[in-house]
Amino acid sequence: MAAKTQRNGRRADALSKERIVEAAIDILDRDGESALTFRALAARLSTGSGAIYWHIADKNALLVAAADAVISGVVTDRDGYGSPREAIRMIALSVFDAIDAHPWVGTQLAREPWQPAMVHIFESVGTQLQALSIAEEAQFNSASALVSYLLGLATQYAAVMQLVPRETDRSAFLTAIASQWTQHDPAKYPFVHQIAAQLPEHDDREQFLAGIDLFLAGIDAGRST
Amino acid sequence: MAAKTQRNGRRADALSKERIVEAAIDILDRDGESALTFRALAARLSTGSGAIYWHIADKNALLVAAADAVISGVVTDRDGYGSPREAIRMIALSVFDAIDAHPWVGTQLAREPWQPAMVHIFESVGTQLQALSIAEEAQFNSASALVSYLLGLATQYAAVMQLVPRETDRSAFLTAIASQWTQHDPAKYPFVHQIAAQLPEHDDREQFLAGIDLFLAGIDAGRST
DNA sequence: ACCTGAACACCGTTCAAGT
DNA sequence: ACCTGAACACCGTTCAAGT
Repeated sequence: MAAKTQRNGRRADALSKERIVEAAIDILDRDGESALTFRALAARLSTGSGAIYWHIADKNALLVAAADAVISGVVTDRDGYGSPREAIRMIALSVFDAIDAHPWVGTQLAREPWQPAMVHIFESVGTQLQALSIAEEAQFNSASALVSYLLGLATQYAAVMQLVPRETDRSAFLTAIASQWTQHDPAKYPFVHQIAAQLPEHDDREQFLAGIDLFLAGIDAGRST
Repeated sequence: MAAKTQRNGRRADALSKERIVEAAIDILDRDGESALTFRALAARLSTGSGAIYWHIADKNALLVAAADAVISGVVTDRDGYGSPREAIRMIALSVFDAIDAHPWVGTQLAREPWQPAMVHIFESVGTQLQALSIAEEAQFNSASALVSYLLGLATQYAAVMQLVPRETDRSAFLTAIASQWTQHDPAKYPFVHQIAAQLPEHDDREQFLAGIDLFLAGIDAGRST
């Protein structure tokens, strides 16, 4: 089969960073983090594993690019989407939903806090905080806290998702953890015992939003004093 | 050299889960996560790599045990240490300092949110929240939010620590990131530009505590309404 | 300039064989 | 019961050789 030639003189099926990242995302979504190997990636792209290194530095750079591709598509400009507080809630939910759809993104964001995807989120949240009238130093602290919270919950959620992707498994998994928690000595772990009952039924997305609101309430309280 | 025999009939230098975990912590502290291999561990314990599997299931179980060993020693009972709010700040700082001393713990906590070390932290924080008079469901949400924040910031901090352990390197590293941030288009990244100046000088521990206080203020605000 | 694929230097884990 | 260490089935990455 003759290779198609495009106007730019490259073969239509030539490798490129974009095609590699796209294929990587596909593998990650379909079969999880452990399935992404350079051999699997090369096979899917019908090329040699060494070829990938011509377009991308290493596996870490590939994961950074993949996470950024997902987050960039999701964290967009929020100007004119209501109050800053509404906008922050929407940004946070966007990231949450992105990780719900691509659990490996949660893991990847935690790996390098300074990667483009994180800078994107930080900027997004920060711009909205600027709109609230709080001191500059408080803005840095607030943005950092919000992003940390976002990242922390996303990571936990992603960890569970990676292990038990499907809905029914998830509920069973949480029930198993809850019953494991109640094995502990109730005298030593009273809180864990109390919460175990709520664990299998709780809605992660709702709980995530409750945390964001707690933060926003805290920022508000700081403003009025 | 004859093997010493203890009263329990085991050789004094016999392998045990405790000795393995101890050696693992030592390797992780000294040379970082990538240095912990079963071969290195076996060499340090003067045994075969297969022997370790008699005492511990796999590498994941080893990391879980190592993280729990560190956290258990640090997150202790906080009753009578002042107000619940004071106690929560102290617990959070204890975890922060533990991760400062053992960066790999931050990475490990994020890997499995249901591991013993995390349950420990969750219980610790939760007990203090119970002391505040907030609704049961709000307790779950608040504890989850606090622990998520703790985990998120710890993970980020650990990621930087793993890459640049020493103080001077750290400052240089943050300066490099800040100057990389200012390369971005100021029109697209106004907040990141504003914050870049503060990045190299900011105190992580202080910022961490500021986030905790934001949370506590938010919880307080919810109580009074 | 871009791609191939064998080779290198590792991993975690298993398991027959020893004591 | 506990330990040994070779062997297995992988990795990411490199690099001489091709086009």
